[in-house]
Amino acid sequence: MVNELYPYIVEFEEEAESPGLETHRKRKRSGNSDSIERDAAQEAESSTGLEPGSDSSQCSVPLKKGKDAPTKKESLGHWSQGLKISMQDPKMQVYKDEQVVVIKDKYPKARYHWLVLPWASVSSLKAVTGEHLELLKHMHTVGEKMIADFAGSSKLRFRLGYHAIPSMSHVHLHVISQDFDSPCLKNKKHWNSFNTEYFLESQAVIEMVQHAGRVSVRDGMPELLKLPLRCHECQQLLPSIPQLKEHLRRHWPK
DNA sequence: GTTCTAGAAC
DNA sequence: GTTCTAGAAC
Repeated sequence: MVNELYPYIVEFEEEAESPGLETHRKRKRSGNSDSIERDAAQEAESSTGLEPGSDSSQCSVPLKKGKDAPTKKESLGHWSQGLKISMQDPKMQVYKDEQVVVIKDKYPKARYHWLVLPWASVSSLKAVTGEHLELLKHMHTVGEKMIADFAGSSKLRFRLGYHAIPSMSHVHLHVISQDFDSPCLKNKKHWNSFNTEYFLESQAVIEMVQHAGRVSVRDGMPELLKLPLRCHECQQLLPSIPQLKEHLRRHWPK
């Protein structure tokens, strides 16, 4: 029944339907039934709350086999558009007001990890102008309210900020606790995106917009993601992600 | 963004 | 032999 909602996925995967003599491992790469179920379940998770009729291209395309059947997932189904879908899903919304909505990050990189998104369509920091100043301030204020309301009694430190080069469309403010205690934190890119200058402090972004009317991002951001792993609390270098995660435990509040 | 895995690192 | 990372694929 889940698959009925996602004709694209079925269409897209069906050509690879014969695992046959080859190993499942090999076939999975090109999409066997295992990955159909996984993808469909994952996609469904973030879009089952869409209001009926709110997006016919996503929900109501009949499953048709033929020349005009899509052979690939289309733009709305692309992973980079996931926030737009999630933010509309009432089950994902932790807070909302007239200007913004807050959702939990689907793959949290710490014990607390929210995303604050404006209802207004602002594609990225590149599109931000002086007209967005009050919106950015409000996003920050709401982020602080999330901390106060849901982690006020914890001893955790928080940071609020933006990724210099986000993967997902639509401006989103990260509100993340500094334990980085999460199974979803898995690699160097994850770490460095929150613990180098790749992470742009919300306050600094606000001040940039105040003084320059836009957000300027320095060159060399992709390289920051490849820097050696360094503890954000004591600056110690760690040789691997597992060792970093073990090290971080010593900084957790008691 | 995530998953998956070849092959590097240990 | 096992762990871990990096890059392709999605």
